[in-house]
Amino acid sequence: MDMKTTILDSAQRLIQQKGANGFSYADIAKEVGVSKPSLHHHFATKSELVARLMERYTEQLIEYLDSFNRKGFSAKDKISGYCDLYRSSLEHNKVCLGGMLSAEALTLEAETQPLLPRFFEYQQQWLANVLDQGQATSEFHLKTSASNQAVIMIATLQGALIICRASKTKAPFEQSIKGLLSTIE
Amino acid sequence: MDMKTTILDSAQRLIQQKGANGFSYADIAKEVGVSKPSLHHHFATKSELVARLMERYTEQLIEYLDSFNRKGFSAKDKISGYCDLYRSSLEHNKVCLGGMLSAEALTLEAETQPLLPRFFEYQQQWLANVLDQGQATSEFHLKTSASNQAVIMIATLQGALIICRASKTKAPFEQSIKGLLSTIE
DNA sequence: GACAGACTACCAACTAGTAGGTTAGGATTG
DNA sequence: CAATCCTAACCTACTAGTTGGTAGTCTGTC
Repeated sequence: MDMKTTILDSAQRLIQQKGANGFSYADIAKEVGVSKPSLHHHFATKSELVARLMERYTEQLIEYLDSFNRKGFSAKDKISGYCDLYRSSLEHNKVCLGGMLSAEALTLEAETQPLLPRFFEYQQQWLANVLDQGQATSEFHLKTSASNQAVIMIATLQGALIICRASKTKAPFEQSIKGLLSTIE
Repeated sequence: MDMKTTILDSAQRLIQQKGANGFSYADIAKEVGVSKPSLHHHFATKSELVARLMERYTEQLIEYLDSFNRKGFSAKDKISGYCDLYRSSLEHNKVCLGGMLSAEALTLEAETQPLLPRFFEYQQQWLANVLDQGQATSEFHLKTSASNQAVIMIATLQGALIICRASKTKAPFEQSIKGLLSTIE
């Protein structure tokens, strides 16, 4: 695997676990086994690294969600797959990269902040479409607009990851999903 | 106002805006107008300051929520007052202190981490009681257990604050509340 | 005279980032 | 074919500034 990717992977793990202000170039250097200045060779500044990372993360999310559409999943299966995305973070003791960076947004450089809206807007749009699809097939019966329900789902999953971290159990996450599904079915 | 309280207030604002790893004793010193070593006189270490702050925050929350019970609020008014708590954070460009510290939990000292579960557990219990009360008076009609719905509400509000920070609008927050209320009515 | 609360001056460790040099491989030229 | 050049990728050594925290002192008040 090329070094740029290795560095991004390491930084991603560190941010999802400790936050953008909770790690240093020295941490990455130790983890990937190169010197600190070598990191600057690949990513001139820390904020550039974070920005490239957020871009990659968003691209990967879009690719993942779009693959559900291509595979012709049912609305329910799409929602289930969406929840799995968050569940796999939880399993590795991570929160969502987008969520973590948003929480720390007021300390991020000017180049990184503008990358955050797209991450959430894409999810909201995708979810709203899936919920509409589900209503059309009678898989879902919403009590509010698809758009509102989409925001609720994103917010709930983001919040659930954080609460799980506080409580050191995965219960809040699974309870949230169970409750969420029963309110839209 | 006494210095200890002034320091706590300053630290609270800084953490809710920038996170526990996003501010230093120097920042507080500048803000409250005393020297850095003077802060150590009041709170020996940074992690002690954070721990005392989290305790105060939890006590204030409990007092606030209990006051609704004493005032004999309807279930709907209690939920509305609960949402106001988060809304006032949002208005000052802050996220919840408990949420921020939980996101950063893996970097917190051992003395602070154990203070987090209580903060969320109390809210969940209080909300579950309110939701049960609301069902008894037919104010609410839940599609899942009161306990599950309580977790969803906490997670949604926490997540909504974070998403608002990313998107720089308050829309996700108000949409979440609107949707949330329509799913329990 | 004890003590809370403040100060100046300082420290070691860490922060992101720079300077400048070395190596290895692949392309370019005589 | 061989000498050369270029560039990516890495290194050691360093810098200026910041971090949390300490030592020791002064001052006002019970």
